[in-house]
Amino acid sequence: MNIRDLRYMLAVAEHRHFGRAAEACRVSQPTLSVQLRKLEEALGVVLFERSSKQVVPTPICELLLAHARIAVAETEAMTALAQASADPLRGALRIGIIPTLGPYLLPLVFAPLREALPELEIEPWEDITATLIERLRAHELDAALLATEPEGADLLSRPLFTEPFLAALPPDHPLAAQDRIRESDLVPDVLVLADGHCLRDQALAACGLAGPVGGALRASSLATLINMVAAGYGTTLVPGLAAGAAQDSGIALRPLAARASRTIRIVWRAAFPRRAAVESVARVIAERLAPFAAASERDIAALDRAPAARHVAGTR
Amino acid sequence: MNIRDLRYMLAVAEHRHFGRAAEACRVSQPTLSVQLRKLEEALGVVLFERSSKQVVPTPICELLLAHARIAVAETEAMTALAQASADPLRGALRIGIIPTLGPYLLPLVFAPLREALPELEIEPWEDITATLIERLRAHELDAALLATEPEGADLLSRPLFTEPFLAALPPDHPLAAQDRIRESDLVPDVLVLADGHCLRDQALAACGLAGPVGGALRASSLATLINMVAAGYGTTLVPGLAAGAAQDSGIALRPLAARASRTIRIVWRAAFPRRAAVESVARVIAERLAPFAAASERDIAALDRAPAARHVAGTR
DNA sequence: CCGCGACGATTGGCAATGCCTATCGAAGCC
DNA sequence: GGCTTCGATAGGCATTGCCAATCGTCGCGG
Repeated sequence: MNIRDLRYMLAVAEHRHFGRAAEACRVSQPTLSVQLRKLEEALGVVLFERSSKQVVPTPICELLLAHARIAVAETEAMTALAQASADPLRGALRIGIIPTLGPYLLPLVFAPLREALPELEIEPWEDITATLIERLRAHELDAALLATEPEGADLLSRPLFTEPFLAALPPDHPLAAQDRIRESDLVPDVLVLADGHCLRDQALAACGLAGPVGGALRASSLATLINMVAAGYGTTLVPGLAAGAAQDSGIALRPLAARASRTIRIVWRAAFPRRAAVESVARVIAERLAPFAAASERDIAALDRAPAARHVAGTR
Repeated sequence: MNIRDLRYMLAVAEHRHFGRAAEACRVSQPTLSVQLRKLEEALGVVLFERSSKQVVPTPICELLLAHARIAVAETEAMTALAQASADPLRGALRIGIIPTLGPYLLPLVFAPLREALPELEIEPWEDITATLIERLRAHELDAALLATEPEGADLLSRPLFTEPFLAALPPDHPLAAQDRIRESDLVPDVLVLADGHCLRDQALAACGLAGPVGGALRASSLATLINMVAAGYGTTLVPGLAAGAAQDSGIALRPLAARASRTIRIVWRAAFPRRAAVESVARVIAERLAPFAAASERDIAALDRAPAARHVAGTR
């Protein structure tokens, strides 16, 4: 059974006239005649009593019409719904983001995203890398912003920007007197995040530490970590975008000798159909972060006096 | 859009596997693949995210599925409804019947009709000929039992049986002494029904009266007429089937010299699709009335001692 | 009585659709 | 590296859907 035939049936019932019904359906009268006969044969029921005077729906037809109307209305609702959401740059896009990035990146990119993609409703979801990838694969997220490259052919990614790590020191720390810090100097009292945070692994790697470190502290967030450093419990590495927040806590920030950094990537399922949406988001973020990347290259030595993040945040 | 495609869509959503969905739909997997792609193109929306691992409906697909389910269910309801009522010998059949026939015929044929056509729900409607024909043409009746042949090519009819008219006399009427009454003898004090009853016209014609008769009485029903005769107000003609009721009123019935009679016909619209139902009803009535017709031919002279209607009513 | 207009049914031809089998291509698994 | 699984693709064929033209019937008006 074809929805088209139901439309024909409804038209004939409404107009009680094959010719006018055909016109309303934008087909020729014979077409409608034939199709209606086929429908009658398919249903095994005479739908209309034709005489030279009039075309009258049979009682059973009246019953069927009610169902036909609903069926047609539902399919029309489907096309309307589909049409309204055909634009991939429209509708919800669930984006995962790691906790050491979200609080510092989102304030920067939310407004530009809204401006560039007004129909796209971005729903951020903050969690650690492993969980985000899991949710991505489970179709609970559409994309994720990570600092690592994902494994597996089912996920694709592209880099968005690179942010340097900075040494974060209590202002009265002996190393705070240096303009540039050697990563290995941080080892004795470096504080790191809890397991699962990619920043933890990357910070340890930057310092040349492979296994677990001595300190018992496992901070659950970068904000906690920064406050611990400010309180003089040790040193740590913070990503460039968090520099502003770190400085507000009264911490000394210094560039690193080896210029350790992390690259933020956007990740999505290879089969995700709204790739256009992901790529648009990626482009907006990359463009928004471009001045910061340039600045961090140029002014990295002067970062503690004019932090890049601050500088960028002031740019409009 | 084809309902079949919606079924494919529902199957894939349910099985999350093209092969199994195709199997469930009794088509090959490529067919389902192609049709689904076409549906996606028609809607302008990706319905399923395919990867080597899994087939997952997109969010918009989930919305569409709800509508698709309703549409499919409605069309299924249509086929079920049609199938249930495909049998023309099933369902309601609205039959008009003239008032001078209904009360006497229906008791005879109701049981046989119910036995022969158990699925047919006969809805009798009693009214005068003109009104019945009007309602028939307006599709408010499906058939009618009349004593006249209808005019117009849009109506068809077939005769069911013929019933003789009998002279109805008060027992003490002078004519009651005769075995057989000449119609013209009834003229002086014949009573007739009100305008619109075909029996009125036929009784007048039988007596050789063309225009209006002298008596002011215009009985509104045959029962009234019979009671008037029983009360000695005059004579009349009654149709054979009413003979039993007439005799119960203590009236003398006599056959007529010219054997005036009326032929009961069943009438229906030429375009009426359930002709089979009408013809079945016609056959059952004709068969049920056959013994009466035979009896009236044979025993018409003895009718006042063993009334044909009584005789028939006792036959089983 | 005949021609005419209205209207649904029928016909014949053509393009589009729907389905099949066979095959491909990518991914995962011994 | 071969094997399996699974969705996509290709080619061929029957069916379907549509149209223009025509038919058949009915009712109307001259």
